[in-house]
Amino acid sequence: MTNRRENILSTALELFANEGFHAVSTSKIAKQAGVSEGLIFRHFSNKKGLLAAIMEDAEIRMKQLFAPILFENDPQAVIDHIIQMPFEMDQSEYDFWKLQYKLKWEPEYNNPNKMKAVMDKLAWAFQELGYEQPTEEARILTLLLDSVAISMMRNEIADTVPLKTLLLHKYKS
Amino acid sequence: MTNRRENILSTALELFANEGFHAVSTSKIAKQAGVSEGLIFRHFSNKKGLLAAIMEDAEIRMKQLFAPILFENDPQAVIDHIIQMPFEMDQSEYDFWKLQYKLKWEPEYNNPNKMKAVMDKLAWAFQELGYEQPTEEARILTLLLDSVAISMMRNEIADTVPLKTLLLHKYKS
Amino acid sequence: MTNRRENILSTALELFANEGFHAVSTSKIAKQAGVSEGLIFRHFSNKKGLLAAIMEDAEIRMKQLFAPILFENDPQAVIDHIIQMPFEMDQSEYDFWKLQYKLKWEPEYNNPNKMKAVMDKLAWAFQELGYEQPTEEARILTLLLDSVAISMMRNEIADTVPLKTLLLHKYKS
Amino acid sequence: MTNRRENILSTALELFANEGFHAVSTSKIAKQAGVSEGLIFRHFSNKKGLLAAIMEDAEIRMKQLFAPILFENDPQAVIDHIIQMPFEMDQSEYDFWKLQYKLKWEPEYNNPNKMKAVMDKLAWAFQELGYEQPTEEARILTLLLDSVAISMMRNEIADTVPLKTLLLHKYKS
DNA sequence: TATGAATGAGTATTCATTCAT
DNA sequence: GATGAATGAATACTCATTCAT
Repeated sequence: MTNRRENILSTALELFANEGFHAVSTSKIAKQAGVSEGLIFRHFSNKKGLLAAIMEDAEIRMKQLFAPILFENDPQAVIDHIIQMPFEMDQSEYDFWKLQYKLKWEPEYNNPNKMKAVMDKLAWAFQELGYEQPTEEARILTLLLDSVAISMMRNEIADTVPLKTLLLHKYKS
Repeated sequence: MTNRRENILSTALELFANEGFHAVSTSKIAKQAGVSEGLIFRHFSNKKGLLAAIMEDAEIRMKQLFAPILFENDPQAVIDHIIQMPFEMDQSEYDFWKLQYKLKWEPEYNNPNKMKAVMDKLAWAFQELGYEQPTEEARILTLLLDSVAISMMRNEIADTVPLKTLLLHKYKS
Repeated sequence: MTNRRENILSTALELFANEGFHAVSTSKIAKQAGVSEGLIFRHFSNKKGLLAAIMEDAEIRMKQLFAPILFENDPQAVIDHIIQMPFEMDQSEYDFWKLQYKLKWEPEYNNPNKMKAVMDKLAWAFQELGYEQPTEEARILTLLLDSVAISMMRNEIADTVPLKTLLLHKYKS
Repeated sequence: MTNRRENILSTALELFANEGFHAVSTSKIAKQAGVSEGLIFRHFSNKKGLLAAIMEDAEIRMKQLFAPILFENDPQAVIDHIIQMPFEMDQSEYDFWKLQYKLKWEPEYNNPNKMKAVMDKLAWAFQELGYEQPTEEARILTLLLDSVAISMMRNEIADTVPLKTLLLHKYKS
């Protein structure tokens, strides 16, 4: 129980992700994090501030995750790498991603431009590979992979291997 | 203000869809519906009961929407029809769909089997058309179309026509 | 316990007057009034709203109290009447007056113009009686009587009769 | 920021005087004084202790202010001097006086005997000058001057000169 | 059916105070 | 002497729900 701030942060991430921001009380977070309720407000000034802090951390994490793709020079590798991402998602990251996807429903937190760089890179890859409508192809693939990720986190896909194989196959030039 | 029950239902649908179940108070629903707060509880006994009533109506609506597909005998027509669905979604139906998609995050309300019949039909269509992995193809298409619908409701897609055209083209045999 | 609204109002008046607005919690008011805390907010929307309601009632009361003076046509009678006011204050009205005087310290509630009509009437009376500086005389008398009233409410004046007699004597023409 | 104790003391005086003891938090005092909140409690152990320290300083100050009057041997000079006091009050002393007058509403801090010596001296002066009811005259004058001081601090008196002149004139033998 | 007054448990937040450093 | 992290009780206020009418 050394770093209480981190403690609050990770507990809140877990609860917000699984039960929703409005459904979780600060009292519940405090109890589960093993700290006093007041401490949440000392560190984050209010409940929204707590969420904001989580999202700031998330932004950094996201950039790290997508950096390799942005630096990739082989177009096919870009596509393959992106396709593999949801399938390589570790269960320990589920809460992180759940929250990201859930918050897309709140206009305040949904920033579609966040993924612009990745979309552009993907469009470039499709263009390089001679696809006729690279922008639309990029959009379709990212939309699909979002759905795949979400579905996986909900354990709706019993066996993910054939899905991944099929997708890689479909986008193999 | 003839049918107050319907009034409550549609107001609640709008608010739940746009602000979330937990973020909306029964008092707000009552005020916006122009009825007394007590009436909500007379009609639906619970806040959850109100949501349940909305979801029951939704289930019926969903069945109506997908019925034509289930009765379609031409496999290509099945696929085309399904692809067109998100693009033909009327703005007046957004709240309905938003709520459906949002509630998929609450295990209590997420029933993946709800779409089983449609998935099966789609898999059948792909098989008929000679696709090698019809089940996976069906899954991929439905996942993609979910994402498309959600993205459209969030107004994230400026021009939907090329997307629709490309999709129809991709699944044209 | 018929009219709970009045109940809250009079309890709050008593507590605000004797302990101060900020020093009294809504929970204390509720307990002492024998109602649920929530009811305070249903009726007055917030703590300040409760105070505002008290002050609205007070404004009406004040107008009633000073009406006879404003309608008096005999200048000497005006002065005598005003002088007698603090001495005729009933103990049951102490809370009312305490609150009025205490709130004069909060710029938000201190409206010096509230007494303008009375001041003007008093100045007129002094003028009629040939006083050389009627405005200043009016000011001095009202200031003095405020102090007298406050002092009486604090039980700082053992025997009020000689004070009253002396004042009436001083202002007898 | 040499003497932090004095710093806290003067900041608290300002805030207590203008916003009220209960309306000001120790956190606000600490922030405005530029010290840590803990330091307040190291120096004064309590919020009430802080107020007590302020009041102790005030007592000394009061004695200094009224000392010249108590040592005055000319009765008319005593009266004139007292009358002039509120008019000579410096704006830098307003907070000091505001707090004194506000706290008179809290029985815990209101000690009417504090002014006994001055009242006695004033009664003596009136007696010397042949007034018939010196005790009541003393009371009336002090009450009036309290009111004048308070009114001035609230900036309710546009031009104080005629008031002062009239008062001095009234009490000139 | 419909209202509106009423409640008690709960919510986010603030507060005075403590304590290890 | 001084800080800043930490607390637990309290605060103003909201919520879903009940009930008499």
